[in-house]
Amino acid sequence: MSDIKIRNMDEFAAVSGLSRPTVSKYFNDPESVRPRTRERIEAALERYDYTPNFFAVNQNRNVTKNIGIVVPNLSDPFFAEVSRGIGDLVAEAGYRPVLLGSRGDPEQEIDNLENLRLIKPAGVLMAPLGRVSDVEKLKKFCEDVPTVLFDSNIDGVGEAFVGSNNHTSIALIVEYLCRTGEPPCFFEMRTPANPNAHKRRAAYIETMERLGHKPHVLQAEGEGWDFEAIGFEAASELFAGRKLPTNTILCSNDRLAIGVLSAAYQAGLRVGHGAGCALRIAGHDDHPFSRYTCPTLTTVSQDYAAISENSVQRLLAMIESGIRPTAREVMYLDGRLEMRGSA
Amino acid sequence: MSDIKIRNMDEFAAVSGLSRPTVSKYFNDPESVRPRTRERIEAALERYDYTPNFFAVNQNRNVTKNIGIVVPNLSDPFFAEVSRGIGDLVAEAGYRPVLLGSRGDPEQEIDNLENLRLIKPAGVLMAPLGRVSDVEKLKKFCEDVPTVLFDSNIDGVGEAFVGSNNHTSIALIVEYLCRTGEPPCFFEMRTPANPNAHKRRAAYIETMERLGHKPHVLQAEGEGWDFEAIGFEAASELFAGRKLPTNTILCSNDRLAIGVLSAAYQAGLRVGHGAGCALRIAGHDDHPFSRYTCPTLTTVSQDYAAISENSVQRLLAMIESGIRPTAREVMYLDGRLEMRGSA
DNA sequence: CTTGAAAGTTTACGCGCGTAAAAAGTAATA
DNA sequence: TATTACTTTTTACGCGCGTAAACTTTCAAG
Repeated sequence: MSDIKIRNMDEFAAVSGLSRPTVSKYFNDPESVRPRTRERIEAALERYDYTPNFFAVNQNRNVTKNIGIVVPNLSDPFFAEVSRGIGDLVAEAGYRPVLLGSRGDPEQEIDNLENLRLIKPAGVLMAPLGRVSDVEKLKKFCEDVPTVLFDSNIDGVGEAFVGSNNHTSIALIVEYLCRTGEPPCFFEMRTPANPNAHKRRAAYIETMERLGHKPHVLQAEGEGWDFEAIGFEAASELFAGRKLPTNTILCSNDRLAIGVLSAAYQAGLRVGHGAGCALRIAGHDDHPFSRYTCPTLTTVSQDYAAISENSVQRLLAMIESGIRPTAREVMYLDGRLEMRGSA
Repeated sequence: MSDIKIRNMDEFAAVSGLSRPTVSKYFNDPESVRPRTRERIEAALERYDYTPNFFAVNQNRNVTKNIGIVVPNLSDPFFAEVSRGIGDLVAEAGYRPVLLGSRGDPEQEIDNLENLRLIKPAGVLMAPLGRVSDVEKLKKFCEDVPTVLFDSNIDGVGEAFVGSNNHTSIALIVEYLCRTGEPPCFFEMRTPANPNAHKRRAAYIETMERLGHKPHVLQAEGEGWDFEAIGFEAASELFAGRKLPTNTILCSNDRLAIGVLSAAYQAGLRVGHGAGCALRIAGHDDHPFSRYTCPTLTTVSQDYAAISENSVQRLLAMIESGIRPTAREVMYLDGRLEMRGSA
C-alpha cells in the first residue's frame, strides 16, 4: 500500500495507467471492461486506496444505487429483525441500504420519504404505518420511486406487496386452540396502528363461526406503540374483574401477549396447557423474545426470511429491468404454528 | 403552490427575485441574510417546492451536516432505544442522523465507518463492539472525524466517552441483594462481547469482598449476541446439576437474565423475594422488556436520556467550535436501582 | 444630505465525476 | 493480411452548487 494520496479519479486513472472514462466505466460495472483492464485497475486499488467520491458519483445520476428501507418503528424487535435481513440482501445485491424508522408517526414517515427522495434512491422497501399513514402522499411518492410494500398492505400504494396471510395463520392457531381446549377469545387494541390487526380480527371471527363457536373480541384502550404496557393494563383489569368469557386468549400480536402474560403472572393466574393451569395465552408473529417468556409463548411465526427475500427480489427485478409492472402484485406467505408452553 | 417545477437553485433564485449566491447563503444559514430577504425566500419556498440537491450541496463541502451513529447491533432493544434517542437529538440540532448497525461483526463495524467516511460526516457517535473491535482502524478513523464514544469505552479512541458507571451501579445492586437476602453469585458470558462485562465482574468481586462475602462467578459458554439463548442454556444446566452456590443470581445484563428467568421457570423454580420463592434473579441495564418478564426483573437502569444528551452535546460542541479537545474527556453516569419482583 | 458599513449582485471558477462522440488501438475471424 | 467487432483513449461538455472578488445597492446614523 503506497502512501501517495489519490485525490480523484483522474489521479487514480494515471497511476493505473488508464484513462479516466475507462476507470469510470469500471466503477459503474467491473464486468464492462476487458479482463486485463480490470486486473490493472484492481492491482492499482490494492496499492492505492481510492474510492470514488460518493457525492460526485451521484450528482449526475438521476437514480443511484441507494435503496431505502422504511419501517414503522426500529425499536420494535420484529422490524429491527426484518430490516436487518432486508438490509443484508440489499447489500449483497450491490446496493446501499438506507434504513429509516418512522417512530409510529405518519409525519415522520412522509419526512423519511422526502429525505429518501433527496438521495434519489433506485427503489424503496417500506412497511407502512398503515391506518394512520398519509396515503395520498405515499401514493405520490410511489409514482416517482419504485416501491415495494411489506408487512402491511395499503391498496394502490407501491408496485407490489409481500406479507403474511393473516387469514390462514389466524385460522391455524384458532383451530389448534379449539382442538386442544376451550375456544379462544380475541384480545386486541381498540385502535390498532397496524391494518393487519383488522384482518386478524376478521379472520378470528370467521374461523370461530366456521367451527361453530361464538367469537368474543376484547379490546384494549390505548394509543401508540407501547404494546406490552397496553396489553398489561387492559389484561390486569380483565383479570381483576373476572370478566373473561373463556380461559383461552388469542392476542393479536406477541407484544400484546407479553403484556397479558405479565398481567396474568401478577394476578397469580397460572398460564399454560398443563394440569393446574388457569389460562391459555397465544400470540402471533413469533417475536424474538417469545421463546423466552414464562411460559414460552405459543404463537404463529411469520416467515421473515421469505418476506425479506421476496420483497427485495421484486424490487430488484423492477429496478434492473427498468419496467414498472402495470398490475400491482400481491403475495401472501403462510405462517407456521409454534406450539410452546403458553397454550 | 405553483405547478412550475424548479430544477435548480438558479431557477429558484429567479422566481424569488434574488441572486443565486444570496439564496445559497440562505440555505447554508437562514440567519445570514437580511430579514426581508429571508421573507422573500420563504415566501417563494411556499409557492414552489424546491430543495437544494443533496449531492451537489455536499460535493464541495469537506464536511457535511451528516452525523453518523454506529451501534453494535440494531436488533438489540437497548441499542435500538438509545440510537433512536440520539437520532432525535441530532435531528433537532439541524443535522442529519445516519444510523448504522454493526451486527456484532468487527469487519462490519469498520465497513460502517468507511461508508460514513464517504459521506464526509461532521462527526460520529459510536458505541463500539469493544473487545473484538479493530482498535487500530477505529483510532485511524477518529483521527480524521470527530468521534464520541458511548456505552462502552476504548482507551484512546475518540475525543470523549459517555457511559454508565458500572462500578457504582453494580455496587448498588450487590449491596441491595446482600441487604435483603443471600449474597449473589455473578452470572456472565465467559467471552463477553462488551467490555462493560469485565468492569461489572470486577465491580461485583470488589463489592462482595468489601462486604465480607466470598464472590462466585459463573460463566456461560457461547459466542455472539444471542444472549437470551446463551443465558438459558447455561442456567438450565446449572439448575439441573443443582450447582448453584447461592439462591441469588446477579446477571451481567438483562438479556442474560431473561434467559436465566426462562430456564428457572422451566426448571420449576419459583423466582422472587417473597415466601415460597427458591431463587432471586437480578439484571443490569433496564432493558425495555424487563418490566414485563415474569416476575418483573429487578435491575439497574442506565440513564439513557443523559447518555444520549451528553454524548450528542459533546460532539456538537466540537463540531461547532471546530476545536478538537487535547485531552480525552470521559464521563460516567450513575445508574438507578429498579426494585421489582425478581429479587 | 452625506457617509460608511452591511447586504446583495455579477461574474467567474472549481468540485469530481458521468457521458457522449470521434479517433485510435486490440483481438479474433475469414 | 485484411476484415470486423470490441475496447479504450481523447476531447469536451455538463451537473448543481460553493465561494471568492469586485462592484452596487440598501439602510441607518451622523
